[in-house]
Amino acid sequence: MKVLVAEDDPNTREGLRQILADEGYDVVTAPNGEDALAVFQSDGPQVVCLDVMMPRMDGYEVCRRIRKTDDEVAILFITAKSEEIDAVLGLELGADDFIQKPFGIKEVVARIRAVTRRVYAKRGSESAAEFRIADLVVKPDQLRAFRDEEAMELSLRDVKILQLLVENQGKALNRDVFFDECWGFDYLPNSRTLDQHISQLRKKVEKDPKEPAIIKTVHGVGYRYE
Amino acid sequence: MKVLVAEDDPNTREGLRQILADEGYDVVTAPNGEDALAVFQSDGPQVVCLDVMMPRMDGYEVCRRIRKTDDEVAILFITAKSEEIDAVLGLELGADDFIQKPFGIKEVVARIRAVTRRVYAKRGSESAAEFRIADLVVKPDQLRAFRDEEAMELSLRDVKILQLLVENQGKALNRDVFFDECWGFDYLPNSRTLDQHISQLRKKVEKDPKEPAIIKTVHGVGYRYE
DNA sequence: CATCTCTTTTACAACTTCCTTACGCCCGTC
DNA sequence: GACGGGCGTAAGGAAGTTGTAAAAGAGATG
Repeated sequence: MKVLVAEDDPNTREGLRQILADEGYDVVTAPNGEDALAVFQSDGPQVVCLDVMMPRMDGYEVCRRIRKTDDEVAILFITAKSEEIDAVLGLELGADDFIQKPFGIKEVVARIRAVTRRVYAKRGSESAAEFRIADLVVKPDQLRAFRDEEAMELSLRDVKILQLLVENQGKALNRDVFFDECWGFDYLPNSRTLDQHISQLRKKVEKDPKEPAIIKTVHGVGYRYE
Repeated sequence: MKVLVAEDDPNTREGLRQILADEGYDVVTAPNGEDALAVFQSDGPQVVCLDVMMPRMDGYEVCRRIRKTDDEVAILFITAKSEEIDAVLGLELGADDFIQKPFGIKEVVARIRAVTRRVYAKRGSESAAEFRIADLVVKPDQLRAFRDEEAMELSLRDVKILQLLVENQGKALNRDVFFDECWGFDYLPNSRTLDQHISQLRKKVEKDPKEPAIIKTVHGVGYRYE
């Protein structure tokens, strides 16, 4: 996901870049309105953060021009506290939200996420909505899997485990890979935790948990699908 | 289509009446804020044009009060040039557009047309006169739901929650989505507020609130319908 | 101003989930 | 087939999540 940050103050600009990059966004920046418009056209970001007050072209004008040709991109205004009213004006131009200075990291991240979620939900709600594993259809956004008409409830972790298995169909995956991909780098559960989850998951999705057809054990290594 | 014009200056008021009547609208007027509110309640117009500065109650306040009970009606502000900022402030109250004095006939007509089209398209599509969820029929404009002959009273928030659930049937919705869609992106209630609403709502609509059939909990995520 | 309704916050009980521990069985090797 | 480490899984406990009553707040109404 690419984000354009248009902001003339270098501190704010680089601060935002840092925050967003840490969150995993591609970040491009511009120090004034004209550049912002040029970068927008060349880089095609999905989200644009516009400072209201910028040299050469203010945020409103940038917003207006972007909206001339693009109804889809998410636009957020960045505004100083005393400029609240300006920010609201911005909203009437087709902006999606605004961020008030001084802002906290959590707030920025939350708002960008909210906006991207909204934009994402509006359009590509079908992308990666489900995947298949063996005779199951897994729907991550429902936290459920289906075999014919039968539905089974899955936890977030269950879904991640299944996803990892399909993505590596045929490969034997060791415990470290599961922890990295399904838990997180910084978490180190006891080694038996994964086994426990697999056991529970098999109860949910295997016809016969004693003779697993989907999640196979690879002795001395870990688990495998197919 | 009925339009309410609330404007204290008789020239402006009658000018607008003339323009709009010529366009085929039913026009009702009010010379001050209090009257505007009364006429709104008695006549139920689909569009309201509010002067910002009015005796007895300013346009902002009228707007705020209308929006308390009506999410659907289109509200436009009428504003003198120097009052631009005020008009914008009005927009945050849930207004749809504003008309700047002095205005031309073409502009007024265009804006009212635009607003009615927008409101009709946007709100008309997502808030049909009624919708079904499980064995209930919900009638948003009555703030009620029906199971067979039995009616239950709902609040505006209740309706929005139910609506969001039906629109995303099957999906596990997290709290952020509820707040975004049922409250507003700029509102951040305590995290337990939603749970409380769900609890109350279940009491109203579930046959057995202890074993909810409509609003299911998805632990660690949020709620789901179906 | 008193009262009502709707909403939000608070507080605590009840419930889930996840993780760990523990024990018995299984697999591969000798 | 006996041994040792690996695996399956039941059970218990800690941490976090949810349900809900009750209090507090905010507006609307008379």
